[in-house]
Formats: sequence, structure tokens, C-alpha cells
Amino acid sequence: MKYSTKVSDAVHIMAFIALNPAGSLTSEKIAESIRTNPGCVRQLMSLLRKYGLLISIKGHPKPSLTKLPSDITLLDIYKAVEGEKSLLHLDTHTNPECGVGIHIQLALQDYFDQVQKCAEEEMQKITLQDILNRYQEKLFHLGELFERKVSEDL
Amino acid sequence: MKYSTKVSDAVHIMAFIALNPAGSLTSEKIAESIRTNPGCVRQLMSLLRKYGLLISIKGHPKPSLTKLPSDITLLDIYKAVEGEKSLLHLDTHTNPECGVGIHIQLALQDYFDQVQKCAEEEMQKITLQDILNRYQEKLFHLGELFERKVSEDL
DNA sequence: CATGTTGTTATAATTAAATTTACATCAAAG
DNA sequence: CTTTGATGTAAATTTAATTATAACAACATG
Repeated sequence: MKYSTKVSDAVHIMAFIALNPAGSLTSEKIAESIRTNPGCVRQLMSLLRKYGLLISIKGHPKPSLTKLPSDITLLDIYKAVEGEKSLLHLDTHTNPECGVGIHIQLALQDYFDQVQKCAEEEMQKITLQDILNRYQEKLFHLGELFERKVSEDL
Repeated sequence: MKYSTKVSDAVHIMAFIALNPAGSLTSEKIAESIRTNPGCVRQLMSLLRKYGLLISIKGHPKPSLTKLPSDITLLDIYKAVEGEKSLLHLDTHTNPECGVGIHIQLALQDYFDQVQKCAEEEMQKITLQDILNRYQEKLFHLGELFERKVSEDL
């Protein structure tokens, strides 16, 4: 299948809203940045809204976050758009007549759950604010490089 | 797309081989248990062989593990069949003209890497032997249930 | 009331994976 | 040495999850 970029795009949307607290933000503007179409953006926003992470009103192009970026975790966004889908997938197609097969899968499920739990705990440590901060750093760093380049050129 | 069950199936294959150290094990026998066809099994075995986790010889239906199950981790198997593919995927399609977009994605990459690292460390703690043990427990537990059922029926 | 945007749903297109097929190559048995 | 059966590999096909697209009713604003 295609790789899911829902989490990535959802973070993008959330960050975009956080960075535009005042101005009007249409789904089309956001879609331009993600390079997709407004329909996709609205679908993701619908999921984020249903999960209580943002508020938006029909016909009113001013979405807003329900919480501070420091109170929104990557896990929140993951759960909002991916639900209970996990990162590793069992093969549930194994031959049920084969006792070995089914029990190996059951055993493996326990360990996949363990990895999932670990990943989710890590995602819970990461907030939207962290991502915004890192974003600012990247921008600042780029600015520095540009400054140096200019002074070298003189 | 379809969900990848390569890790799951690869563990299945490795466990199957570990449980059949003596007998001849054809790709067809393994395929029956996973309920797929021999070609798929051979493709996965090829990846496992290239990564050095098992040995098998053309025309000789007796695959064997290169290490003790207690020395083979879930991470080994993951790397063998999934390579450097990670669990979470960035949207690399964002508009490069949109400075905000690209830098949010760059910032997010750092955090996706962090989650990946965490998951991989957890996978490294889990050995094939652990999975085999859990498998035995499940089998044993099922046996107990059966015993009880029989005695109740008397 | 006119315009523009959202929320929702249904449908199509895309893409990564699994499956299937085919065949050359090798091992073992007769 | 020949036959049989299995493997290793690669190409072509099918399947399935996701994204993209389109359409339209409902709502806000001026």
C-alpha cells in the first residue's frame, strides 16, 4: 500500500494553525503548503476535531487549537488520525489448522504490543511545542548560514 | 497498500526452523503453515539468508539458523526483512516553496527518528528464544484448559 | 441574499505489498 | 549418469490501504 503520511500531515496542520493564531486560515492555504488539495486537509482536520485537538466551524475559516502546543503530544495526534492501528502488523492469515502457526502468532502479538507501548510512551514525551521549537531552530540555523554566506561574499 | 507482515512471517519462519532442527523442512511445508505459497517463503528466506540469520542451500531442503535463538533478536529479523524502512513516514511531498512546510517536516524527522530508535531498542531486547518460550507457555496453557475440560466432563 | 468556506460522503487513482509464475541451478537417490 | 525434487531469483499479476478528487448541502459573513 501507500505509506501513511497522516501523522506527518496532521502535525503539519496543527503547527500551521499554531503559527497563525490571528489570521484567517482556509483549508486551501494549508493544502498549498502540504501540496495536496483542500479536501484532504479537511478530512484530517475532521479527525483532529473529533479527537478534540482543534476547533473549526463550518463556513468559518478560522481553526484554532483547543490546548496549548505544550499540552498536545505527538501521541495525541497519532491516536487522532491513526486510531488503534499499530506500527507492526501480525499476519492473521496463518493456517488455523496449524497449531504451531497460530500460537507463534499469539506469542508474537505480546511482543509487538510491547514495542508499540514503548513507541507510544516515547510519542507521549514529544509535544507540539517541542516540534515548533525545533522548527524555529532550523529556521534560525538557516538564517545563520545565510548571514555567513553573505559576509564571505563581501 | 497492504500492511507489511514481513516481520511477522519472518519470525514464523525462523521459529519453524528452530522447532525442526532435525527433519527436512521444505519451503512448501513452511508455506502451508503461513498459508501462502512457497515462492513467498523463499523470498523471505532469501532476505534472512542475506542478513546472515539462516543458511540454506539450493536444492537442499534443510535450512538452519546460524545462531542460537537466544542470540537472535527481533531487531535482527526486522532489519533483515524491512531494511532501513521506518515505522513512521514523513510526507516528503510538501511544497518546497513553502519554507514553513519543509522546516516543519525537517523538525518532525528528528522526532520520528527518536521514536524509531526507541522502538528498535525495545526490539533488540526481545529474542527469538523469548518468543519460543512464550509460544510454549501458550501451548501449555491450552493443554491445561483441555485437561480441566476433560475432567469436568467425567 | 450572494459569496465563499466548511463538513461530509462517495468514487477514483495511486502505490507498496503479497502473490503467482516460471525457470535455471543444485543435491540426492536410484 | 540420469531422474527427481527442491531451491534461488526475477518478472508479472493481484490485492489492499491510502491519498486524491469531486460534488454538494450547510453555515458564516458582508
